[in-house]
Amino acid sequence: MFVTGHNGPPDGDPAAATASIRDVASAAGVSYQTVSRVINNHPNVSEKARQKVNDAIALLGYRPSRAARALASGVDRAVTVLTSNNSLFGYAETLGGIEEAARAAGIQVAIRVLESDRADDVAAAVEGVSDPRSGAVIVLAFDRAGARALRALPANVRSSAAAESYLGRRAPAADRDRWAWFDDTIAAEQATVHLLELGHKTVHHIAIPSTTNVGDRQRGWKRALVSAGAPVPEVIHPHGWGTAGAHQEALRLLRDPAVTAVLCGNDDQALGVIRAAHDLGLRIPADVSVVGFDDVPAAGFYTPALTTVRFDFAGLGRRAFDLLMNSQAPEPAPLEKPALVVRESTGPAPLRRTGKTTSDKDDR
Amino acid sequence: MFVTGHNGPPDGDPAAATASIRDVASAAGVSYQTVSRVINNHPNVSEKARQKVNDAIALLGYRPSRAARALASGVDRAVTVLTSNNSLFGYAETLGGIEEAARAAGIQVAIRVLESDRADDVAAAVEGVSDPRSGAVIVLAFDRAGARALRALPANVRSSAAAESYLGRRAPAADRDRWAWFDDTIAAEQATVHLLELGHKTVHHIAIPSTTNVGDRQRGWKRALVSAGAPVPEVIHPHGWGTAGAHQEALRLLRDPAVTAVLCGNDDQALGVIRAAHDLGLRIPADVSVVGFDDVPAAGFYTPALTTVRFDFAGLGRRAFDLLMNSQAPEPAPLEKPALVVRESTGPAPLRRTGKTTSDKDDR
DNA sequence: TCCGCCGGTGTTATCGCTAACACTCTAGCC
DNA sequence: GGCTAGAGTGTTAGCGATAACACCGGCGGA
Repeated sequence: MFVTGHNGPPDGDPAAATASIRDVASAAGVSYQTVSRVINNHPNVSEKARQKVNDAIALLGYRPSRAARALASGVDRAVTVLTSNNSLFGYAETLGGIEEAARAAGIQVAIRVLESDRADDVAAAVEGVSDPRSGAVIVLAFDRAGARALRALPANVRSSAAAESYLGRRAPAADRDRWAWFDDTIAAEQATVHLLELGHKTVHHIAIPSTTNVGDRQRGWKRALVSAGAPVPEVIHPHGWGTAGAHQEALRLLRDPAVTAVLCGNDDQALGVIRAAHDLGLRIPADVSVVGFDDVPAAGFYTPALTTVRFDFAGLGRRAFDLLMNSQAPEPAPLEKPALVVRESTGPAPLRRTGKTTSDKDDR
Repeated sequence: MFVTGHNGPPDGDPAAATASIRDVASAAGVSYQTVSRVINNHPNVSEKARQKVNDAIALLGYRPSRAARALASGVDRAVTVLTSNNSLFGYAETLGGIEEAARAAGIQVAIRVLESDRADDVAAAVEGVSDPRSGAVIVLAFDRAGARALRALPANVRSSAAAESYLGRRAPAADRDRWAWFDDTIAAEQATVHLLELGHKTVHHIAIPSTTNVGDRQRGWKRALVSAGAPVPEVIHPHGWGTAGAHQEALRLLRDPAVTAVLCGNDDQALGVIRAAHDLGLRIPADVSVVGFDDVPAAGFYTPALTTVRFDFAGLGRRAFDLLMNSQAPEPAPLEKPALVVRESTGPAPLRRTGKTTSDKDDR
C-alpha cells in the first residue's frame, strides 16, 4: 500500500502499515515539504494546499513520527517529570496537572522517579534526564531529593520546578520564572492564627521532612506565634512523611497537658495525631485541636473531620508546565491560593484538658 | 570540539555539545558500526575493541540518541501507561512498580491519562498511544475506562494489562500472557468468610464501579455467602470510587439494624462507612464490622484501624512490565497474593445492635 | 593443500522528518 | 514599465542511529 518506510508489519497485512510524509505528499499532489509545513502550522501555505494535505492525511491515517521529528529538529516534544514518591497525594495530583496541560499541548509526559535523596540516586536520576535532546524536565521539588535533583540539573536542559514554597531565593531573578510554588509561609501562618484565635496558648508543630533546614511552613507558624506573643515550642521531626512516624511522636507529645493544639506538616501526619489522641483517651477538639496540610480527599471523613489547608496541586502542575512552554505568555496558568478549610478537628482551647493522661503522671 | 551534528548549543560553549556515535568511533579508532555493536551488546565484538569504545564513550560523555535509535530501528524503547486516575493509591503504586521495572531495563515510561470512560475520551486516548513506533503500552484496567481502552487498542501495538482480576475470559489463551492480575474473587471470599466466622448472619456489600457488570469481588462475596447458606443482600452501588458516595449510601444502609457487617470495594469507601457509623452513633466493631480493600498506608490509623485486604500493586506493575518485555522468561516477576489484614474494624456480631438508630423508627 | 565457515569489522542504504536555501510568480511601487 | 518584496512551493542536505550486506583473515576438515 505505502511504498516508503519500514513501517509495515513484519508479516502481511499492509493495511496496518503507517503512512509517511511522502505518501501524504504524493496523495495530495504536493512536495513533502509542504506537508511538513501544514502539520507544523507554518504561515505561508495556501488554503487550497492546506486543504488538500489535510484531506490526504485523514485519508491515509497519517501520524507524524515523533522519533523522526525529534531527530531532525534536535529536540523531542516531551517533558519528563522527576518525582520521588508518586503515591503521595500532592505528588500524584501535580503530575496529573502536568499531564493534563501537556496533553492539551500535544506533548508527551514521561516520568522518572527518584529512589531516595542519597547523592548517588539523585545523580543517577539527573543523569537520566539531562539529555537536552530528550525534551524538557519538570522537577517536583517537594522534598529534599527533588530539591537536590533540581540543583544538580545541568543548565542546558530546559526545566521548571513545582514546589510547595519558593526555594530559589539565592537564584538570579530570571530563574524565578522557572518556579511554580505556593505561599506556604502565609498558609501556615493562617492555620496557626486560626488556632490562636480559638484561645490556644500556643501551637505545637509536627513537621514533614523539609527541602531546607527550616521549612517555610515552620517559618509561618513561628511568625504567627511570635507576633501573638505566644511561646514557640520545639518543632517535632518524626521519621518521614507518613502517618506512623507522626503517630509515634504524638503518643509522647500529647502526654503533656500543655499541648492543646497541633499543626501537622500534612494530613497523613494529622491522622497519626488524631489516632494518638484516641489511643490516649483524649477528645478532639475538646482536649486538643489538630490541623493538617493538603486536604486529601478523605480528610473530610476522618473522625473527627480534619481542619486542613487545601492546595491546588493540579493547578501547580499546570503552571509548572506553562512556565516551561509559554514563558512568553503574559499570564501563567492561574493557581488557587492555599486555603484553610475548617472542619471538626479544631475548636476552642480547653479550660482544663481531660483524659487519662491527666492522671497518668508516671511519664516524665 | 565535536564535528558532527547540530547538538551543539546555539550560542557558544561547545563543551556542552553532545557527542555522536561518529565522534566516539573516531576517538576509539573503529568504525561507528562497531560502536553501535558495543552499545547494543552484540556478541561478535572483540574484547579489545569493546574496551576502546567504552573508554571513548566515557571520555566523551557519549549518550545514544533515543530519537535516532527509534527512527532507525522503527520502534522506541518506551512504554506508555494508560491510566484513568493516577491519584488513587492502587493506580499510583502500580505505576510506581512499572516505572521501577522499566528503569532497571533502561526503558522510558510515559503516561497518558484517560479523562473518563466516555467513548470519545477513550478513543482519543487510544488513538494517542496506538502508534506502534512509539513503543509498547500498559493499560491499567482497574476500571471501565481502562477496560474499554484495552479492548480498543489495535492488535499491532505491543501491550499488556494490569488489572485487579482477570478480564480476558473470552480472549484466546495466548492473550492471557498479556495479563497481570490478582485473584480478586478469592480475596473477597476470604474477607466475607472472615466476617461470617465472626458470627454475622450476612454481609452487605458496597461496590466500586466495576469493569464488568458483575465484578469479581462481588462474585467472591456472593460465593462465600451462598456456601455458608447466608442470605445475599442487594449490592449497593454508590457514585464513584470515593469516600463521599459510600458515606452517603452507608448513612441509609446502616439505619437497618439487620446490617452488622459491610464489605467495601476499597478503603476509601470503608472510611465513608466508618464515618457514617459514627454519624449514626453506632460503634465499630461492636455494632457493625467494616472491611475494606487495598490497605492504603493510612488504613492502620483510622479509628478504628481498618481490617482490609492488602494488594501488592507495585508487584502487579512490575509483572505487567515483565509480561511485556520478557514473555520468554520462565517465570514472570513474583506477585504477592492478596492478603486479609485483620485490625480493629471487624469483631463478633452483636447480639443486639445499639445506637440511636435502633430507636429512630421514623425511617422506612 | 584447498575449501568453506565464522568471528570480527567496515560500507552502504535507509529511517521520516526539519531547516536552509532556491526558485517562481504576482502585486505594488515609483 | 521595470523593479522589488514577499507569498508559496520545491530542492537539497542532513539529524544519529540501525540493518543488511560485504569483506577479510584464520582455522579445521577432507
